[in-house]
Amino acid sequence: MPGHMAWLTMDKTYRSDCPIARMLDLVGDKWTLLILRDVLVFGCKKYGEFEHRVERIPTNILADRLKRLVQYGLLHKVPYQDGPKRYHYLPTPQGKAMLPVISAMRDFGETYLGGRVPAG
Amino acid sequence: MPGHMAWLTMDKTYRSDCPIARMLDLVGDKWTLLILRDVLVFGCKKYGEFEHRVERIPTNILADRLKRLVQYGLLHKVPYQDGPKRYHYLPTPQGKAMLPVISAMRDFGETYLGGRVPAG
DNA sequence: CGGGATCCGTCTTGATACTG
DNA sequence: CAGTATCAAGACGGATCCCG
Repeated sequence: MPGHMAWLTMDKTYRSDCPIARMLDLVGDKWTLLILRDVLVFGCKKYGEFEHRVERIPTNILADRLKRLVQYGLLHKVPYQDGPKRYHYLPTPQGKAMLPVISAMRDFGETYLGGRVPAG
Repeated sequence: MPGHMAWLTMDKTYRSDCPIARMLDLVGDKWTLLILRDVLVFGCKKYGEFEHRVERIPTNILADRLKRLVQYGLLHKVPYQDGPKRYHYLPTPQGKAMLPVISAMRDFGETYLGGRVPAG
């Protein structure tokens, strides 16, 4: 990827040049990484699949985060049916590149927070 | 650490059993992991050192997050001077265990967000 | 019914002023 | 230097409504 790797774009500007700060400008909230978990770990694709997971994300937040993740280039929104039109939310390569972050979080959480990954 | 590893405690309850969700209940905001970055990557110890970093965290948020990180058991607040009393914020073993999460974020950010870690 | 959009009250953030 | 206080602005959360 000499030089020509596509960078993800934000709607607003980043706080600083630090890659960690930029990460948090993208996914630094309570829900975004959970949606990515659902995509990458549990293979969720449809709106309703995200909506009905154990954490019960509010629908307005879900709609907003899906939109942002598509804007940022972490998810694709691909139609799979007409009338009524329905969409799958699928990870882009950049979205898949989030997996190590999620795995590191899972490792910490399992060791120190007494968590177990919920059944798919 | 067969079984008897101390779990971190929250002030409120967790959303679910998922270790990733629990992680985000602890550090799922724009600033908390940035403070941990300052501690673990740049060796910041004192209030003023956190305050004057490039991202310019608001002081009320800084005070709040330091308090929470101490409550959660990720940082220690150790006195290093009397009259006026001053404190160092130092990582606990659990705090140090966050490093893989931060490293994974840095890797992603450097690859996809055009970030470079700011000078210490 | 699935996939959202809209309202609205509440809680959190962020900027800055202030204090010991 | 290390925080608190204040307060406007924004994010969250939930309920409800809407549309195909």
